[in-house]
Amino acid sequence: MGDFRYNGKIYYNPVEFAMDRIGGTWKMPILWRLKDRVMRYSELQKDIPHISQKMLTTQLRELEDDGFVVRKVYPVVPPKTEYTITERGLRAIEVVKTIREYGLELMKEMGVND
Amino acid sequence: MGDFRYNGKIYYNPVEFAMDRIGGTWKMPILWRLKDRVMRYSELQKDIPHISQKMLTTQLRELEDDGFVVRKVYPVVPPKTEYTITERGLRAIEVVKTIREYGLELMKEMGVND
DNA sequence: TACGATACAAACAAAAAAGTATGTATCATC
DNA sequence: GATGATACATACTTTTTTGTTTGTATCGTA
Repeated sequence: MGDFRYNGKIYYNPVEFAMDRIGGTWKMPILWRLKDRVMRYSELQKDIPHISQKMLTTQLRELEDDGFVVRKVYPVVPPKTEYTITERGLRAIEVVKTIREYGLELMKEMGVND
Repeated sequence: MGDFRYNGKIYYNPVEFAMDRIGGTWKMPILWRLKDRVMRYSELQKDIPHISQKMLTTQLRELEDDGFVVRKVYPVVPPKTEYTITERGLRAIEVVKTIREYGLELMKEMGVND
């Protein structure tokens, strides 16, 4: 598996590529919220502790560009936008689940208490 | 699942915790190499393209501190050090495999060719 | 006596990711 | 005419992560 590029950036392996799509501090928390229902921007904001509006917006944009969510804007005032997870997003959720369960397991093993 | 802390850092969820242990650019590539054999520092360096000696050293130290690898120093000159993956490290490999396969799948889907 | 081999440490710099603060648009209501 | 609601954009700053460069120790060999 040699290096390859996508959108100008060089990747060294498929793990890096995957994590560039769904990694970072906020993408998985966002996808997680959308996995079982459509949500508005403001709902996501209320539901995800600590996220700033800028992070929410930029991460949603990237998720949209990569086909993990779909954005639907209603031309009303005040604005209304809905975000829906796609098939691709649901596939990503499987991976998130794996990592999440592993995290819980590790935390237990390492004596981390929440 | 509320916030929690480990080593002074605050985490928002178990995924973040897991990725702080085995994420980043180099930890998975290192673990991957060690999954089926013991390796010396210099072997790892030769085997992992693009990694700098500083990154190799710091990441190995963190993996050691978190119990994913064991370091064995031979008191000879020139120095010789061997790194061995632990049970915990092997468990992490399962997760790496999942992410890796997902990455390959995504790349195919998104038309990325290596 | 200088040089090579190995496995680092430490100081510093650059790049990437995340966070903060302020501003915009539209229409309804007070 | 000012205010509030919603979903952003943009500029800027801070923090985190990654990379570069230089140096150290020891012993055998040229």
